[in-house]
Amino acid sequence: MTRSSFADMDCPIAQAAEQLADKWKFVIIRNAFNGMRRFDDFAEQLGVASNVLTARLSELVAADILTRVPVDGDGRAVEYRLTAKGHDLFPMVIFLPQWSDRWLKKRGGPRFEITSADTGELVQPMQVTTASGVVVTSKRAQIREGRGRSSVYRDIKGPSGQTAYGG
Amino acid sequence: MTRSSFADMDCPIAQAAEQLADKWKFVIIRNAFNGMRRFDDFAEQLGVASNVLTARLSELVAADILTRVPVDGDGRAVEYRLTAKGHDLFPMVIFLPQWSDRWLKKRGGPRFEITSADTGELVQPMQVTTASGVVVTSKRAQIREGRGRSSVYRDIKGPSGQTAYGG
DNA sequence: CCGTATCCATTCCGATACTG
DNA sequence: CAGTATCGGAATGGATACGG
Repeated sequence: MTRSSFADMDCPIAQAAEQLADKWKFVIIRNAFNGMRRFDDFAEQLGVASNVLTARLSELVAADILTRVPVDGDGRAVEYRLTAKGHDLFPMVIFLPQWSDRWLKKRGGPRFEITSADTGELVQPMQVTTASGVVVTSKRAQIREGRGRSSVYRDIKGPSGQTAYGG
Repeated sequence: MTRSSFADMDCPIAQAAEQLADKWKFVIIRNAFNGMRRFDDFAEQLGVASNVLTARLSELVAADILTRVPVDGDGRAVEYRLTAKGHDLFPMVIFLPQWSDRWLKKRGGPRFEITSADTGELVQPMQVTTASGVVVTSKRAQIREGRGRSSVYRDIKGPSGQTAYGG
């Protein structure tokens, strides 16, 4: 049977998808990380229709990724700021450009670099590691559910139909 | 002016959004990492209509995230496998459940853990670090474009309208 | 097993106009 | 400045039936 909503999918990726999987949200969040806060700035720089922007901002506020705060001294002005939950998307905001740069770039070298404002050091390409610094690849990762059932990411040699966490 | 396509947005996140920002793609990719390869398995386990699944798989193949390989010995059977580009999404597949678990879970403790199949160690929460291991936060990251212009992620105290890379 | 074809309802999106 | 109201066309989604 086919489903219309992800609400009954007990899967953390499906839940995240519900809140994030939209073209406009990606770039709104990106600009929010860049310090953008105002409706008109988003509208102009993204090139999005005002009604669509209203809808997306509302959804992000409803998801508690952005928060809507009136600006002191101007009864009309409003700012959209990242919440703690929104700020916690930072690794993804770093990862996506890295992935794009590796796989989508048309020509030339890397177009940008990201550094620590404190030390000036380059940030590392995002990778999955353990506490001891071992890099875990997608073929050698193992996921264990709360219930104790366990399975391994095994795209290359695993059986089809294998699932790690329910969905 | 409003835009209809992201094609002219010279922004790596916008490019990634074009290829990834879709609900179904998130869960298809998740299941692909779990070793799922067959059309019917995706259709049944995700609960997606076959025409929609066809469309999404085709887009992922067109984006070179999945590859479509005929199965030996069965003229009809086909497998969808992650490409190298697809495998490179692994950090995101790890990050999203971590983020969901932190912010979206309804109750109880973490529902699952991810470990290295080699050492058994837990994987770390995804975070942005430098080579020397310094953790970079969203408020102390600095991005420099190829052209040399530079700006800082500064959600809390920055001016509105600030942009790091064009969009 | 892996899709296509078709249909229909719903949603979405951009454009435009207007407002406190 | 930050939206709301409305509209029409396009795209999407689900259901269903069918085919090699």
